[in-house]
Order: sequence, then structure tokens, then C-alpha cells
Amino acid sequence: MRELTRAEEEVMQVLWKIKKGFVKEILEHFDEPKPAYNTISTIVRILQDKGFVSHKAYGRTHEYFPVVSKNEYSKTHLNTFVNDYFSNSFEKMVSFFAKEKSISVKEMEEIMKIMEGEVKKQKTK
Amino acid sequence: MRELTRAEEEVMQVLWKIKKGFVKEILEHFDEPKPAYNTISTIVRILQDKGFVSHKAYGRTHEYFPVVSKNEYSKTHLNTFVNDYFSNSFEKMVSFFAKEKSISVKEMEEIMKIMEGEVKKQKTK
DNA sequence: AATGTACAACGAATAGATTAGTTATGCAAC
DNA sequence: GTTGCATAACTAATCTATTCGTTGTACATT
Repeated sequence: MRELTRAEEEVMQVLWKIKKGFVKEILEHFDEPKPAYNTISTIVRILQDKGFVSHKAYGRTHEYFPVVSKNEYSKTHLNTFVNDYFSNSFEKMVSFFAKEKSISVKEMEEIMKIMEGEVKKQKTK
Repeated sequence: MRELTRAEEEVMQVLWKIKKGFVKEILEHFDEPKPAYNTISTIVRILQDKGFVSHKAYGRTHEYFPVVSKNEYSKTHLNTFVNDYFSNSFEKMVSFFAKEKSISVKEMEEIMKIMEGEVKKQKTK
């Protein structure tokens, strides 16, 4: 999967949020100072070339929507990150952040609960 | 903290690995086709401007070393990622990956063990 | 049909990243 | 000291990303 540039990622974040939209609607979700209409228009067409979005045509106007989900994209990119920074070990990554206290006790307890459920599910298979 | 571009990140990965090195040494850690000496030289000077590396001068030759650790950088960037893709919740991120089976049962068990230790440490404080 | 409006398509202009050639300087060998 | 080599600094060339002005076409209004 291709990487998203800064500007492309911002547009994707809006599209993931609103599910689908015309350029004008995407634009509305940008903070001031808003970029020009044409800027967004160009970026969505690039995103379309890269295969991240597609569109439905209503006459001459296009309604764009993501074809790569936020989940798919984040999955690919966290995997790359874990590979580059934690020699491909989730365990190393999570334990580093647990130790660095970027994860609260409450969050850790929640994570453990979910993992126990997943471990059980796997083992009964 | 500034972001690293693709090329810059590759040089940083080498420097984090070798701890310190002259341009020539950094170059040796690149796969074929190796970039030109000057390319690496330019990139380390950019990294120096951005505050990621510094150097010790031996006469006219420079030995470069990271001033931002891999841990610091990965911490900043995973935090950004978690913020952008999981509304700043580690729990959401980890449980997403647990469910998506990017984490093996063995890894989950290890993570739980570490978290239990951390939770205990926090609570006795 | 003529005029106006909205929007996609195109393309130009700028900015930022990447790559590498050229130059200049310090040092070593003679 | 002169020559040659290594390397840092500078700079040019190319490439990629970003931004937005301009153009042309479809559609609506009159």
C-alpha cells in the first residue's frame, strides 16, 4: 500500500469521518484558514489515482468515498512502525509504552481484559 | 518534534544502530545500490539542522551521533498515530490489533505479564 | 438561445525533498 | 613546499508534493 503524504492524510481523515462527500463538503471540515477548493479537488483526484478513494458521479459532480478503510490503513502503518522501531514485535512495543507510562493503569487493565478474552477464544478453537 | 522524511529516517536508523559514525561508515550500512557519499553527507547536515544529530570534529572530519534517541522518536510518533487513528486511546489501538490477530497468543500472554507487573508497581506507590 | 453558476479538469507556479556534481580546504607523503 | 587524497561545504539538477489560477463544459434560469 502506498503511503499518504501529509496533505493527503488530512483529506482521508475527513473522508473517513464523513464517509462520503463532495469536494465542497470535504472543504467544510477543514479549519481556518481553509485551503482553496481546487487544492482539495486536486488531492482527492490524486487519492483516487493512488487507489484510496473512488467516486460516484451525479452528472458532472462527484461524490467521493474511501475505498481503503481507516482500519486497513492504520493496520498497514502500525505494522511498518512496529517493524522499523520494535523489530516487528508488538510485545516489545506495548511493553515499552507500558513502562514509559504512556498507558494508564486503567487502560492496561482494560487491555488485559480484552486480551484474556482473545486468548480464550483462540485456545478453544 | 519535527518529522523525519523517508531518506532522513533511513540515515537515523543507521545512526541509532551504530551509535556514532563518520559519513563513510553510515554509507557502509546501506544496501546496494548505495547512495552517493554526498547524498548521505547532505542528509546528516539536514538532520543536524533539525536537531536530530550532532557531531564531534576531528580536524576536518566529523563523527556524527544521534541526539534524539530512537525511543524518544518512536514515543512521539506512536503518540501521534494513536491520536490520529485511535482518538488517543492506547486501549482502542491494542484491542484493535489483538482482535485483528496481528498479535499472537504468546505475545498477548507476555504483554499481560508485563502489564500486571506495571499495574502492581503503580498501585503500591 | 443567451447568460450565469458550479464544478471538474488541466496546468502553471511554488515549495520541499532528494540526489549528486563541483569546489575548497586540511592533512599526509614525498 | 608541492602533489595527491579525503572529506566537508556549497550548489545545481531533478523529482515529488502542494497550492491554486484558468479553462471548458454541463446545467439552470431567464
